[in-house]
Amino acid sequence: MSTPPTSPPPTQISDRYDPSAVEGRWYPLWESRGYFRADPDARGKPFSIVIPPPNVTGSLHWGHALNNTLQDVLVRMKRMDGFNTLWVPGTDHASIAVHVLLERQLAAEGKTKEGLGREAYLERAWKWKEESGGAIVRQLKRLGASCDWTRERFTMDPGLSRAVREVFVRLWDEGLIYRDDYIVNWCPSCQTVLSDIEVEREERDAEFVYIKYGPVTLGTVRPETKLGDTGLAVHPKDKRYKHLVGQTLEVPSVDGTVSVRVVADEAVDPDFGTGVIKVTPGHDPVDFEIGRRHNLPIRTVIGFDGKMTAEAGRYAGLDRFECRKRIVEDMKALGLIERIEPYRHAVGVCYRSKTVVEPLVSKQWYVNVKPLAEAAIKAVREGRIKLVPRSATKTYDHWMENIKPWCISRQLWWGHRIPAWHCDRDGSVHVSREDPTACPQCGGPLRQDPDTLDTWFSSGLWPFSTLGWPDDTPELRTYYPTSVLITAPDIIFFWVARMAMFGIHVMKEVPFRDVYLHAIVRDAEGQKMSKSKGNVADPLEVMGKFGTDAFRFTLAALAAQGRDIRISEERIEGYRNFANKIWNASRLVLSNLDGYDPAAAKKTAPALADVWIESRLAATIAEVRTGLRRYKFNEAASAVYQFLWHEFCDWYLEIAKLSLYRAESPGQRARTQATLVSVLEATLRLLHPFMPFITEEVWQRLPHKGESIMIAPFPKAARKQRNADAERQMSAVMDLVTAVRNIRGEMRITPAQTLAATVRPSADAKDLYAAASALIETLARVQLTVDPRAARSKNSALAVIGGSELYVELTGVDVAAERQRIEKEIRRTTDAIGFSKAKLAKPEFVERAPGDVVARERERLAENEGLHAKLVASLAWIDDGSR
RNA sequence: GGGCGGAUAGCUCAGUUGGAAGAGCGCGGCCCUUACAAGGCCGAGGUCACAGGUUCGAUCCCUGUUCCGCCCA
Repeated sequence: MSTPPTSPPPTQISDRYDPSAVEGRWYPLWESRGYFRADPDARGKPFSIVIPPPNVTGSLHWGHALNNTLQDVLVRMKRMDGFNTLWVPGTDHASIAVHVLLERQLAAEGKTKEGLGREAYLERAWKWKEESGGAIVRQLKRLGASCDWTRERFTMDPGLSRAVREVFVRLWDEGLIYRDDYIVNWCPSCQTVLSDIEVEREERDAEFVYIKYGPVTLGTVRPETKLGDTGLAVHPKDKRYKHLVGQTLEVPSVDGTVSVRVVADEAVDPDFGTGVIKVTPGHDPVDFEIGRRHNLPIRTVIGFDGKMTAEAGRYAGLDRFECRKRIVEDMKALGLIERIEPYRHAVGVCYRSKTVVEPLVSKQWYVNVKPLAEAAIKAVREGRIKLVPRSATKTYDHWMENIKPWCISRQLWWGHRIPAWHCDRDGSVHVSREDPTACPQCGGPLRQDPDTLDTWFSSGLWPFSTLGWPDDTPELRTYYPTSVLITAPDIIFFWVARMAMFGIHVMKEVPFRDVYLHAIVRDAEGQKMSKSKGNVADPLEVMGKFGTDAFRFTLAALAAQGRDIRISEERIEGYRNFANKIWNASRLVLSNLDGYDPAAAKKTAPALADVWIESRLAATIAEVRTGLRRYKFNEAASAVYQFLWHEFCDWYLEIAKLSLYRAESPGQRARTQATLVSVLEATLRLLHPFMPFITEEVWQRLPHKGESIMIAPFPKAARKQRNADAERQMSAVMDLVTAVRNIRGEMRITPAQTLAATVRPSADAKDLYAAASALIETLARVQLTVDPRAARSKNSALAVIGGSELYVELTGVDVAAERQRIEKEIRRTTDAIGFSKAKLAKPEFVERAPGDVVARERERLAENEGLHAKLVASLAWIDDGSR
């Protein structure tokens, strides 16, 4: 076993927290001690997460950073809370991204994929993956992600590949996978088919060309496809063109005539353009459907290379966009163009290469996802899967309800090869788990289908393929279904929906109970982070600059549901300061632990402040737990921030100094030390999931039980530690202190000067103020007299706290300033009294509002009236004194 | 065209059984008080986009309008 890093004695600890000196040390230790490792046979309720596998080509961007921070927060919290916790990491094979990467490499070497051949190409791809792939994994470690690296998976691992093949074969046997000749989205740059959702819409400027088309005029943005026209379509109810329907027209064109049949189809919008559209079934999805309905022939004039085919006659070989220009010029020359209008429209582009997608007809493999989608909709409706935030459910439902067959074949080499074999002798197709050697029907030679599967097909199996499926493994039995999936909303269709469908269909059980969809990270101007915009600060650099803990805390603190995150360095800097605050608070505690003896402390009754801070801690623990349970990471983070900085540091530490430096008894000092340690230690555990490094570093130096904070118990909110009386009393004390400070501030009195002050307490506050007088004296820098019969002296400023009056003695009161202060307060109370009176004067309010609300209003009124009376009297008293 | 989300302090944003509006940063004032100037204390600053409705009571629920995002066709 490794030894913990040696810690310098507290007095030598730097007064600035230096993350770089701390962060490198702990992760290797945690990992080597096996804290991240899951054991399916271990005790505890299972809690499992599978990582959204980043592309093997990827490097850490802000989305990953947020995504994995949130996962780690939950995983660390659950692990500490006694759950049998598993977080499975891994990467996916990203077939298009790797393809693009290798193409670039090969091009630089003057080679081609075809020249290399499939086998050599794949060898090269694997070599790349082994040597350079998965850089992101190291970056996740830097982030502190407590994944079980012994279970790291890759979508093309043998086991996961077996899962892919098993599912493919099953779906084929069930008739849910089939081949079809259909119009598909072809990316001429990636040289592959894409599924519908892999096509993005991009606004582009174009020309809307009005072409004289025999007896009609029609508009198009794609004149080059005119060469592939086989029909004209009008709306069935459009009287303008009724006489043409059914006719076949010979339309003069740039290259002889084109023969088109006129059909009537509901798909035509009679109000758009001239109300006539040309039908090019080979190059447009809508036209393809129209063509199918009316039996129009298909003419393919653009090829897979994006160039015009032989069918395009004298345009053959031209690039499709070049051809567009040429055709327009030629048409102009022939007088076939009526007019040209500028036009802005959304064009489909490949989501990886951003190349304009070409609709083409080809034979591809499809999954009939309709029945799977129905089951997936039902799972959400019945609450077996819960989407957070709930609003995502509508998006999910809408997409699932309108789902279309999923094209799963890709013409790329890097990926899972489709387990189908073609017999060229009898034309049969065979899909099987094992590679066949000969055609089962005719014994002829077989040729494996050249295509690979959509990467998302294998990612869709991730929640169970990573756990060992199709084998029946202990991991699967313990950790499936996974507890929660944390991911970005932009892959809800690509990934979440597919996992839901596959999980339910294959496993007969949902893949995850909850799906938390987190924000998109934007820059300070609200722009989406993107490399092309150049607005991407490298998260790793930011981490280095401010520290990983501050970086993580920022992301968690900003992770409110249903809204995007705008990240800015100022914000991270603020949480860097928080880390520094923790560091220095800890230094204070650590440097005052000489003679620490928790046993001795038990013999001394806790003081008010001790009870108070324990009570506040318990409340904070409850808030953090509730926040995390409801995926309100921002609420959990700000609760602990608020407590640690503004209650523990601002108040308790200042109070603690009193008994540390000037203890009236050794017991008091021991008591304070014990509270300091127990509260700080518990707070560190509470904070650990958010800030793993600094919490471990400090915790190791504090008295503690156990070998690491990451396997120490997550704090429980003990109800018996809540103490409403103590909280109320401390509030009264704090209000008094604040009142003195306020007077000091408004009267411009330096903090260095100790003032004399007298409190005339209300009956119920008398004992409290007397008991807390030492504390008040220190915090407010006053010499305090508590006297129920005190009279206000001439040279004093007044504050009213509850029913008590405070007189702060000043040397020569600035009457004008004091008047101003009092008048400001009087205005405030007058408004408040008016508000309450108006409310209580309405009979409906008193009759219909709940009793406690009315009672509270009455209390408020009475309180303000009391305050008002005292202030008015005070004003009169000042006037009297100054007369 | 359809769907979803947003509009709250100067900026970025929180704010659910509807009951006197919160944070961080920024701003103003005073402080190097032996944990921390990456700090402490005090303070100023809001017609909760607009118009209606429901309600004793609306930042919150409903309807409409305007302006911003995002997704889908």
